[in-house]
Amino acid sequence: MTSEQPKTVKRRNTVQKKLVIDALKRLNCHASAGMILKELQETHPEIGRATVFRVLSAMADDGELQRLKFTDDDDRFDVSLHPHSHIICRCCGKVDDVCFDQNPDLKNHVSDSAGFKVEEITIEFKGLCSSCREKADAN
Amino acid sequence: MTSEQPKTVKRRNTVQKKLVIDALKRLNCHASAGMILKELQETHPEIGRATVFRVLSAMADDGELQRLKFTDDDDRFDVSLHPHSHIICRCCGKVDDVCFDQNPDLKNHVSDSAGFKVEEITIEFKGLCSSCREKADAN
DNA sequence: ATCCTTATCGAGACTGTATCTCTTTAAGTT
DNA sequence: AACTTAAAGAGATACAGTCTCGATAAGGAT
Repeated sequence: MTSEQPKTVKRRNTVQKKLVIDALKRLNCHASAGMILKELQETHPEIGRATVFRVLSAMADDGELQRLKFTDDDDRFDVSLHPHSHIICRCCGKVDDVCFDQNPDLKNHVSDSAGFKVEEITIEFKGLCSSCREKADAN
Repeated sequence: MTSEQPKTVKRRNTVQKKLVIDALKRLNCHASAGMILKELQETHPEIGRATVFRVLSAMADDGELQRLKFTDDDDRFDVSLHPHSHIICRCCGKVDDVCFDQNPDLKNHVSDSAGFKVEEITIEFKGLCSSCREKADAN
């Protein structure tokens, strides 16, 4: 939630930045900053908490990563820039891509009582992932 | 995000509970716990922060209030129990009801790559309220 | 290769929302 | 009025995320 401006300063390719991106890809996928921090601290305990958050935020601001927001969970990051919806497991928090027939002109089907100008529509899916479903069925 | 069970203990009608609900209605509407706390502290500085959060959460758990979640803002509370979508102003945070033609069987139009069981679909609208729009146009 | 500028780092303080603990208070029944 | 216990109030705690600031290093210039 910082500036929306495209890079005005030139970014440097630091060791830490590479570590963060590699971890994000390795965790496959949609990891949160906290998940990446935890993962990295096992192999690189010297990496700083602020660094992980900073790298991810900067890259999202620069349009090199997609920041995913959820109502009940931390922000996640996606190496895919293609806009698509996501589903999150209410049990383990795993996030997966979702394809569905989006109503193409949803904005035009919206009306409210106070004259809002609709700018953004976000659809959040919540459910149970296959492995959590199996665990639930086993009980 | 506590228990989902319907009241197992009998609730008491306390002075504080009434104050919180009155404030929620007076603020008309969709206030957050923080907004209600701030409002109440002006007239009843003795009210505790935990009390406001507790009353709202308990009533939401009991199904007497609706808890609204947003990706970028605090939880809001709605005295209306009828399920409906909401739009939030990206500028001032005002929340308003929204009516739109919801795809009735959206769940059946969803597919994902990892076998999630879809349980819940939330649509969040974001935009600019009429008063913030006027302010923006004035500049 | 060395120097220089400055973006980035690491450590830890700080925010803000929300929850929890523990003691005290008071709602509602007997 | 007495009693039981839900709920209140104060303050500690949790936790994601941000900010500050001195130290470090990326990468272009010499």
